[in-house]
Amino acid sequence: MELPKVGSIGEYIRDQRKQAKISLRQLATQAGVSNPYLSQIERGLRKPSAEILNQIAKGLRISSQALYVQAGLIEDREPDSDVLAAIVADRTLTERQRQVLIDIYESFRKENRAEAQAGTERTAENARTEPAPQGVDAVPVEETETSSPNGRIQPEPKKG
Amino acid sequence: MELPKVGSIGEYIRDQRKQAKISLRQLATQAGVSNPYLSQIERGLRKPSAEILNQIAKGLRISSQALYVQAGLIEDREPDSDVLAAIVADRTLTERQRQVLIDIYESFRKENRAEAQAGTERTAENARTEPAPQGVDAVPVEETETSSPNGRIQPEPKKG
DNA sequence: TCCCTGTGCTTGCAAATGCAAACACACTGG
DNA sequence: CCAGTGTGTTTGCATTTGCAAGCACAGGGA
Repeated sequence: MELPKVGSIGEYIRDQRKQAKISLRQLATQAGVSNPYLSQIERGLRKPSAEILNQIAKGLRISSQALYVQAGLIEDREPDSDVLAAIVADRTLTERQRQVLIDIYESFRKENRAEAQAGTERTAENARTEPAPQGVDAVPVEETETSSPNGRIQPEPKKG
Repeated sequence: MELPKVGSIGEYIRDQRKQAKISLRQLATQAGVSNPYLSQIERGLRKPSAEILNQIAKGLRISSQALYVQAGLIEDREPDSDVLAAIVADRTLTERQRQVLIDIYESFRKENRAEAQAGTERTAENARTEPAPQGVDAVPVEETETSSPNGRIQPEPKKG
């Protein structure tokens, strides 16, 4: 019934493996999965779990996210973003802080996309050099040095 | 080393669900998974596939990547914060946007450092899993008028 | 020729996912 | 008191993952 996406992930893996010039068995060993299973995955006969996917990514020395995107498991809203990956991976942030950063970043992306749509020849490069169209101004930014946490951005209610 | 992660993802999901103030069944419906299965996932009795994880993330309105990280499926990336590097390198952001993100991120870092100093034995793990009294949806960056009823930051619905 | 090593593929089968149905418990009314 | 509704949990089962063992084919070397 549903196997359209599965095929693409397999092709992608086989592609990457060919590029790395390693055999199916070799990748299977490096990834810690069985050879026949990897074969089935590459041909789209099996839908690997995230764990297996992650191991394959490690074996291929490529980003796990790239595989997840290919598998259609992250296509969420953003195709891919190093900033998001870094934010998500940052263990020094609280969950709420993380979510705030993600929300803001995504809103920026969305806004830039909308900007690019509205303007005719407005590419991202062009927009980048522009000061700021509209909505960006609404965001809290003390253009003077580092804004103090006591200023406007107060993520933790911090009672007591 | 192979099982403690499974528990944490379940706790994380239950945590997020509680914060969203929705019932198990409700989340199960929104995520398109069965209630009993979600129950087992939250208690760490089952290890959900990436597909299910993705659906749960959608149901919770949180980033899929956040869940994958919790499930230990993405920490492949640099664990440390190259957030700043990623922000600086992101060519899709305007200078203003970039500065906003940097300011916010640094304020978070500073706040966390201060908190670690002031707090008792507050480890990073503790702070990370600490449930927010308000809930994630109530993003505390409200100085802009762009926060939607949803709680998500919606940048000015592009007007002509 | 036969044997050996390497490639990928097919075949059962244990173990796990994921769900429908039913259960236990608490709360609300009638 | 029992019926109805809400919560989360347990149980049994179809389906699937993922692997060990084996198959088919190709290329060397003796």
